[in-house]
Amino acid sequence: MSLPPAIFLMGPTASGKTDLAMALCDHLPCDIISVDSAMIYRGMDIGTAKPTAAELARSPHRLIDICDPAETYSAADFRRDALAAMAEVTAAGRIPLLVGGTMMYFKALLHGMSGLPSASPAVRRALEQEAEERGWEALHEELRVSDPVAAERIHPNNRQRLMRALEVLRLTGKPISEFWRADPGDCEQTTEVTQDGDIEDYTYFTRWQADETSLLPYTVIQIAMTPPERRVLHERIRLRFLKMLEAGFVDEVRALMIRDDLHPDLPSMRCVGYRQAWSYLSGEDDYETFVSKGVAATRQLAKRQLTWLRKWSDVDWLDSDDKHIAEAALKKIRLRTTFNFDK
RNA sequence: GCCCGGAUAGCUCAGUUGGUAGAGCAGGGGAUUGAAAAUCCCCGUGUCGGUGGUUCGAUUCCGCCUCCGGGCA
Repeated sequence: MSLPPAIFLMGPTASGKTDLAMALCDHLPCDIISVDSAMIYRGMDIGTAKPTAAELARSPHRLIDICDPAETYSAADFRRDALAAMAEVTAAGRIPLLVGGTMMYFKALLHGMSGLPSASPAVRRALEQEAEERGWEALHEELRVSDPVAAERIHPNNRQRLMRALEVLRLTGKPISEFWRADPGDCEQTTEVTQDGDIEDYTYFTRWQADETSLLPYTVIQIAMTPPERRVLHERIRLRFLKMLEAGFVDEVRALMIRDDLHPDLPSMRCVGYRQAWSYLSGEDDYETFVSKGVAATRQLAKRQLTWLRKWSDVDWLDSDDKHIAEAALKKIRLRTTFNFDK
């Protein structure tokens, strides 16, 4: 009994994922599920390069416009929502096509997430307060005492991850590193990933912890796309940012700023482009600075996405510049599955 | 034409009381378990504008030249 198919289409920003996904839908019985931490927000259309209304009418995307910009959303929320969407698509006899560039979401979906508690604003506030009084170094030291493994892996300057580790510690009384070890996704990659002396123990532990519900019950075909040359990607990024400006990106952000419940520290307003536009509109940067910072931030995002992708296993690569990329993608997909695509 | 500033990393600049130089940004590499388009870590050899001179030694001092600012004619 084989698992139903699912297709992942991954790539850095501005690599052409949306166009390819829509082309694939013309040839395969696919329904698109967006894997994008910015497109989830309503009212953030131009700056996230969200498909247009016309494109969405032709090829509906799930998990787009599911949050208000004042809300927060997490990788765990995504995994839950994506699994539900995939089940719906599969039940209708179609193939889920997961398209996006939020690699943490892809990872959460593929490998599952440990049973960690979700974020607690109260605990985070308390930790911020303590950091204020005792300093961040003291908090890292506290982590070192109760969870040396996590303290080793989380740099003292990385306040966000440090805070999360302490949050889990306070909420559950357990070190966060224990949850990392229980990641069933590491089970099969143990020999590749670990370099220390605990390989045997580590393998045993993860197998023992492996939970049916954490595994992804699909036969996944993974495709990544990017222009082979970085400078080509950089040029695509620059041109697209200029197009966003022409399309009224600044007005889009201005409309969000008018709301009194949004502020620059929200995940939505920290998105690439929005953060820089906010600085420009509040007078901190001139227009030229805003544009160059916005383009640079997009390039940096693409670089981080490629860092994830470079070490990704079981992925087929496509060249964004290939004129026949859709054919190339179809060929790879057919090679990878026995699913009968004929209707 | 004359006078005064500049000219140093892709960009903006610091610096060397003469012993061939370093920050920020950009860029590159990496990490990544409920904020992830987030957050964080690591990476700096470049005719110190050109050319003569002084000197053991010049990017640094002096002369001339080129270019860019500003001022005076």
